[in-house]
Amino acid sequence: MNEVRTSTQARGDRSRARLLDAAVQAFSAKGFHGTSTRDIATAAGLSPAAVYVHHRSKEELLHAIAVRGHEVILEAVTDAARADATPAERVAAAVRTYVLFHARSHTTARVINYELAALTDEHLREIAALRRAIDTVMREIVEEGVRSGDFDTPDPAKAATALLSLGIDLARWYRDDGSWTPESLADFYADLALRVVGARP
Amino acid sequence: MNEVRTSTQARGDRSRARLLDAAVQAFSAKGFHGTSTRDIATAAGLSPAAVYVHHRSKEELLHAIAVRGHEVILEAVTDAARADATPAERVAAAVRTYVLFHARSHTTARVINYELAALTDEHLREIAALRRAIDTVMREIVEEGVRSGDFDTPDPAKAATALLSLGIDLARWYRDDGSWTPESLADFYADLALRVVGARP
DNA sequence: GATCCGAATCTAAGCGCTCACTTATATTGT
DNA sequence: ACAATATAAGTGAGCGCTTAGATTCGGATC
Repeated sequence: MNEVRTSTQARGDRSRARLLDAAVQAFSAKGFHGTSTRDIATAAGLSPAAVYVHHRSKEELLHAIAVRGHEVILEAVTDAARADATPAERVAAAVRTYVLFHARSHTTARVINYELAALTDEHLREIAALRRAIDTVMREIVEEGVRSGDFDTPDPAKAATALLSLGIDLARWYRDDGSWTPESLADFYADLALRVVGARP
Repeated sequence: MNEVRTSTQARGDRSRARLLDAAVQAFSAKGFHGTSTRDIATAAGLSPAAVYVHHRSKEELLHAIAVRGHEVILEAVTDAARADATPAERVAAAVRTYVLFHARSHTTARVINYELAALTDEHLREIAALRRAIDTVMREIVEEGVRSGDFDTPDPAKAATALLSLGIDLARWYRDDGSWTPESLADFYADLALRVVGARP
């Protein structure tokens, strides 16, 4: 275990990060199969072979992006849904956080929601587990609100799916040059979430 | 103009249709760039060259699929939203129809919502116009409901976007082997649409 | 009713090109 | 000396698409 980072190694770290960034941009714009490893290397300012100094394969780049992205979302939503608040506050906070991520990081979000079919079976199972954990957080907030009488919906599981669905689809249609800001969308969707779950006024 | 269809020509029609069907399945499962023209031909039971007897290019297959799909949706939603009903009935009918299409035809829906980046600029503009028409139908129902006092939402345009968003994202997560039927989802989402637009009880 | 023609369908073979990835080597900083 | 970073120059495989020709079939001609 060598914990010392030399300047040469630091350069390697930066290259590795630039390759990941370039892969996110390219996968988002052209899709995994529409992107060549040369595209990624060129965008990162490196030769085609440099990709394989830092990453085992093109698929491993996608896997690294997907793991990181889902972990960030799971942590953010879990934090937002902390239990020391009313069900209405919890569902509004979780949706607000989820929407903010998908609008602000729509490039990453596009990749981690729409390119998963290119993962190996094993990597896909790993990501599916993370996604199930995110689903569970949202569903349990809604179910608890229904149990406590704060919410009124005929199908908590479908309601939770709809809330996540709205956030994910943001990544498809959101544009930085549009007139809707991430914050204005977060406000609107947080209010909308309370309507969806039938929060008592 | 020869209107007579010989049996030879009828065979050609069937081959053309089988190629389109095979392209929908393959594009949906592996994406446009992840699908080879050989994949499509083989699935249609033809040689690789047969693709080019019936279609100019792989991109033209995608274009044909996208035009047909969007026209079907636009017509279905327009019909469902006929003006001789209350705003609540109209929005519920439009959402019901939209949801039914995206659940029942989720394979086609996946292609026409997630593979559009592979279209040429000209074809993309054509599809964008069809999509804008669909958006307009939904937005005008919501806006009219707000004007008449039947609906209460702080932002009709965002509400309409959210309703379409829910339907589109169905194509991403819906599975035929799941326990939710297209009809049960249409029921749930139609009710949910009334909550989203703040329909008065 | 046999024969040929023209039009359409379909394929075998293969073209030039790009793909993901490898290898052998050079460069760099400690 | 050494270990890490980076590249030049490939590799075989697969890509979209073309070409030249075989096959099929209905209708016109004798």
